[in-house]
Amino acid sequence: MAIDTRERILDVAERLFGERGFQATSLRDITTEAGVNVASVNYHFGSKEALLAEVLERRLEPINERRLELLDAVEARAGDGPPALEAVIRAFLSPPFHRQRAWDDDGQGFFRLVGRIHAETNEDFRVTFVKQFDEVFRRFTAALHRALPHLDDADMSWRMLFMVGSMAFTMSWGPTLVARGPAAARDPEDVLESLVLYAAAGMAAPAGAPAALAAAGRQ
Amino acid sequence: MAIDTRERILDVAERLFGERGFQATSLRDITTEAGVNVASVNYHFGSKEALLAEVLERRLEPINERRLELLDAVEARAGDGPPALEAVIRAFLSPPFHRQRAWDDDGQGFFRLVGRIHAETNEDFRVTFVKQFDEVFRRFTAALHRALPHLDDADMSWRMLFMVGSMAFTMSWGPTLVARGPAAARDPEDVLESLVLYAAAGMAAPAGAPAALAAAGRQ
DNA sequence: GTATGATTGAAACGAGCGTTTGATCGCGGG
DNA sequence: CCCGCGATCAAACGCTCGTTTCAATCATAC
Repeated sequence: MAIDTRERILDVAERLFGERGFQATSLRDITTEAGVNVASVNYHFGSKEALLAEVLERRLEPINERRLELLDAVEARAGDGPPALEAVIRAFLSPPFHRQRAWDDDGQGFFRLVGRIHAETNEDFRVTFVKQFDEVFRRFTAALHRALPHLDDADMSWRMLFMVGSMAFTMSWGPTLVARGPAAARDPEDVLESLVLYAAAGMAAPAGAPAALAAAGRQ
Repeated sequence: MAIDTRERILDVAERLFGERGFQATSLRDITTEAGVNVASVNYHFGSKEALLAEVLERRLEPINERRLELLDAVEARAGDGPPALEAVIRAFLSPPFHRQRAWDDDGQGFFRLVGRIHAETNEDFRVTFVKQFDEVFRRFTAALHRALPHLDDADMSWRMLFMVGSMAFTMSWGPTLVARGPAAARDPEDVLESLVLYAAAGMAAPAGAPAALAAAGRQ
């Protein structure tokens, strides 16, 4: 009957976690829809949390690998000079979008889950989650520092947070926005391009001297 | 003993929903910490969901009112001409930050909750939630259209999503980021300024011609 | 002082949760 | 042929959840 129980559970869990969130999805929801016994989750994964971790890892690992590959290429092309800002940002943002041909693809579950996961979990899980991005963040922070030498560490940290926020939010709300407003209908690929342009412009904005520049910055 | 049971419940609920999320916080957590009976939530609010709605409304209503006030002022200042982009964006972004003097203030609970709520709830609740922003979105979309005539409807929708994403993410992760990285320590007011600069630059970025620019940029 | 209506309290309800158990199944190797 | 073992199954466990019940208490107006 079940070709591969593990895989079926992972697929359904990914979709339901993405649609309803982690806490709101019960193991019985998952196993019923996957046509497997409820005990098989604990048999194959150990716990519901471990299942979530594996759902995420299965997708995030290749995505983060790809990010580093693309960044390698961008840096190689730049040689000793600073890397091209837009190219660095595209290397970071494109991998999660790339496997998403249309907004209602199979991947949608994961797409929304990644958006959710940034905001949903508790402080403990955040630590675990952030660890998966350790190297990615270090590498991209360094590359962006070279591309944007006028930003100090604090500026860079916050702007990267802004960028990741835009990305996560787009992944989480994109399908909703597309389903609702006809004017907003766009290929994920086009939205990615909008996002890259937006983020590159935001990143390149002049550094804000806390109070003064607020008034003077953009006349 | 309890000066005002309703208020105590709202305060504690706001903080715990913000810290742990809605689903992960039980009514017993809230009522125990507030020193009130567990039945009083259903007596005063009707249900857990209605409690969440009131927690949100209590803060969002003045925030959205303030946004519209500030936008009124910006538009009055602009007369018949296009409003100043940065001023419009500041009108939108500053109210939630304004009541947050420090990252560990009392308001922190709400601050994080607002960040969470964007990503956490199910599709049904999203509809309810979005309704609270109806007028705000309409007004700001129109103002931004006047400030940025080169963007079409779809561009504008997506870029507003990007902006809200940065804001929500900053509210959700800001306290975590500040608590962890010493380099990132900044007053909320300064972070708001960074965010305004970032968003204004992103919004003002040239409109992306969908396919051509993608190919050219990605090479 | 007592009646009245709003509020609080202790306790229980039924449902659903993640997890565990122990029997059973299917099947390749001795 | 059957043994051994990983996989699956129905069932149950203990617990927590949001909600309800109903009696006790309180404040206030008569």
